[in-house]
Amino acid sequence: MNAQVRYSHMTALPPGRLKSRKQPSQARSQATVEAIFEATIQVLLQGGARALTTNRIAEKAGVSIGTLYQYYPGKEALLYALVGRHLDKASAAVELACRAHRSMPLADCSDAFVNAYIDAKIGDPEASRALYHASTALDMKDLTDTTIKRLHGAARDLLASAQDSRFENLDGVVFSWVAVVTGGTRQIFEEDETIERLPIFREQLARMSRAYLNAAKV
Amino acid sequence: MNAQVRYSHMTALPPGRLKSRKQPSQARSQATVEAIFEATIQVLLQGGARALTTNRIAEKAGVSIGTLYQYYPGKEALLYALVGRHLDKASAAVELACRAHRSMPLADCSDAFVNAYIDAKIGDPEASRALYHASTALDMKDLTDTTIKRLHGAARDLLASAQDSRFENLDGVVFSWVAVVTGGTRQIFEEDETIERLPIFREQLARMSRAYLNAAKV
Amino acid sequence: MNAQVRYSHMTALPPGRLKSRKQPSQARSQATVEAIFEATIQVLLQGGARALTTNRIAEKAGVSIGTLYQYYPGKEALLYALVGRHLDKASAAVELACRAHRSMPLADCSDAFVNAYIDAKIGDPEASRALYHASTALDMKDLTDTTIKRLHGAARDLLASAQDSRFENLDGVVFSWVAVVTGGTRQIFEEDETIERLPIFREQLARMSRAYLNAAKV
Amino acid sequence: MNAQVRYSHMTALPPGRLKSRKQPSQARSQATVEAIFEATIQVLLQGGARALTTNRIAEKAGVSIGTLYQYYPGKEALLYALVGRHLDKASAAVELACRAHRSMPLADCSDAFVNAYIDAKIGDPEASRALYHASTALDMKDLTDTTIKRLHGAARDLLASAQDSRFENLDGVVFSWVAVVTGGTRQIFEEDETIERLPIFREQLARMSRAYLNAAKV
DNA sequence: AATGAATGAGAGTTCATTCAT
DNA sequence: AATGAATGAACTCTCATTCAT
Repeated sequence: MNAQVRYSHMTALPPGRLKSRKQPSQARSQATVEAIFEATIQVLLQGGARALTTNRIAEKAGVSIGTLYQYYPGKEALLYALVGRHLDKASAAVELACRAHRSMPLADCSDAFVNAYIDAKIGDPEASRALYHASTALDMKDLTDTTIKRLHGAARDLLASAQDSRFENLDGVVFSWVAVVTGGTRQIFEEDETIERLPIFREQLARMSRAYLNAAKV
Repeated sequence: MNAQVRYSHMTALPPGRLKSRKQPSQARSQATVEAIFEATIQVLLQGGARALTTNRIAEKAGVSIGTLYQYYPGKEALLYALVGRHLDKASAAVELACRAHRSMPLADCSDAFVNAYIDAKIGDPEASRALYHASTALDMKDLTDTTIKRLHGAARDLLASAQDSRFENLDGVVFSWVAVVTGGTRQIFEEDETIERLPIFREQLARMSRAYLNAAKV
Repeated sequence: MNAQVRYSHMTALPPGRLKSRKQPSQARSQATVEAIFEATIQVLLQGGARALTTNRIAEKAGVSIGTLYQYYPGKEALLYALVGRHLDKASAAVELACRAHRSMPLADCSDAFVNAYIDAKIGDPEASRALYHASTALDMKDLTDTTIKRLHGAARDLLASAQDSRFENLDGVVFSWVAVVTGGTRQIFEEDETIERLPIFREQLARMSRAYLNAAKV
Repeated sequence: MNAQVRYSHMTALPPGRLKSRKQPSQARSQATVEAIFEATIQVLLQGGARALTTNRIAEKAGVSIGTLYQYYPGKEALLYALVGRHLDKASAAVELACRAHRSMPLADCSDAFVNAYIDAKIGDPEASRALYHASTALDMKDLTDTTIKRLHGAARDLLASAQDSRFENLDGVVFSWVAVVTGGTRQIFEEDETIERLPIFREQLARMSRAYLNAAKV
């Protein structure tokens, strides 16, 4: 993850009712928002989607419920912002890595993508777990769609630029590869012993990706 | 999927509060339960987890809310039974296919597993979509864990028996492969245009699996 | 208690909607009614007024809910009949004892009343406990009023006939005495260790009654 | 009743699920709680235990149902607090009177106890009637047990200190006397014409107690 | 006569959100 | 700007009762 990666990278526009109320420009505001985000993740991890109530979030964040509503017009907007930030960070990190590995050999491209994606999820593993579990609670189709599209774009550019490689059905390959990387990783995060098993999974996923892309190229 | 596949295969025992209240023995009862199941799926597809209320389910099923509660002690128990049945069917189908392809060449084993899993999901695609979306809403960890374990077992036996193949780290391979097959498929079912894209995904996933398993064997 | 004491002694008429549906004339019917009564008391003792549902009563009685409703038009009617029978038995027993002790010395009259009342409650202690606890659940004012009136009448006749005794304010004495005997006994039945403490209470209540009546006579 | 009598005297601790949610510190909150208490009593008096629903209480109190649940986690907890306060006031008043009459002649002790108890019930006669009727609806065994124990203690100390009096079986006497005073009074409050008949009952109960205690002492 | 699946009004309770302070 | 008491629509679930079989 990287300081240059900014929230403004996000291309999905919040659908009106989910827009945040004020940009937290001042330091105190930023701290408040951060506390609310952190509290949301904690509540999710401790009690699951069932326990995620605005009052509980506010209490855990140490602010009043009224203050929470000064920053977000509702629970959905808050979650939208939180998930959005999380997904944007991950997408941006993957995009960055992909740009950095352009024109390299296919195996390096493959590894770069896989590692960047998993690293992004590992960067804040608690948030990853919490938000995976909560994501169904809301209708965040546009957020996930945006993310998938950004990953598709990044993967596509990367594969198209890879040394000595051409793909007959590039779209199909990209689409399937991204599905498998994101879906497989999600599966790991939703199971127990995430941390213990991640190294093995990362290694195998990398091996699988290399083997697949190699087999898929013309 | 197969007529012989029976619900009784299921190994996860409902944890008390989630147990069904009466098994529908009479014809009318069976029809009622089936209507409730079908209604649940419809409500999920139309309104998502947010719209899934017991009253709506009962209304859509054409029964009274009281009737619903005669069969299930609560919403969770109903979903538990529904998801349980769905996952059990899928697990059983995969197990059956794996047993049928024992000792065959590795590529056939790979294809058998991938195809059986996707076929199981395609068998009732609406239910698959609906339940993927809803499964996070409840705590059905034990159901998904049981399913994953059954798939692990089936995949492990299959790979261990495959012709001319030995794997150094069989557990790691099985674990990663299953994660990627189930997670990738889930990703497809949660996106739009599921039906249109499935054929491509199936083909690529099969290719990926063959390539991976081939690369993973000693 | 006594075989001659018949239910028809009861003077309070069920207020229409609480009337029983059929007189259990046949032997089988009688057994059914008895089973329902017994089940009602058991359910009350085991789960309190909260657990007293018609379905539970029917189940415990070993009859279907439909059968229960063939005998009683509703839950209130059932309880009304049960409590009515219980109170009628007690009232009749007290009346009998009072008639048998007419014109005896005051101390004997006092003992007769106290002992008859407590004996009646002890005769079916489980029913007594259960029905004390449940009596508030329904509006059985007329039943308790009738009982109180019968007890008043019996006590009044008894005291008026007692040897060497005249009371200035007979009504006030009777009213207070009956309140104390019935209320005190109820208190004992609602506390724990009813059985252990009853002998002492009976003795003290008898002593109290004798002392009181002696002090109250002119 | 007495201003010094505080709720904190209460020794029975609410069993978790019955604990109040917040103590009303601000003036507005206090008024709200008082309105809820008053409404509860009114509803009980008008419709009996059957009509006692949380929504009706809230409506009558002029607050929303949500507000009620901010202060009490449920109907039972509300009643628990209300009955608890009522019983605590009565117990404390009796204890106070007993302490004030220590070492006095037995007749004065007797009168003090009887009058203190009845005065406590008369202090808020509507509440007394209402709560007598409702108390069986809930499981408030611990509250009534605590009250009985406090009354036992107070009566015991009083009798043990009375001039020129010793009791062979003090416990049995106290236990029976308290049962009769509380049970008899309850009976009066549950019958009609409570107010009209109370003076007579009070006089007769006082007479009965004096006669009894006199007869019981060695 | 007996059964028990079905009914649905109505109860308890939650929680996102508002707004007077 | 911040607070938190108050709100009430919406939800889950119960249980007395009916009626086709």
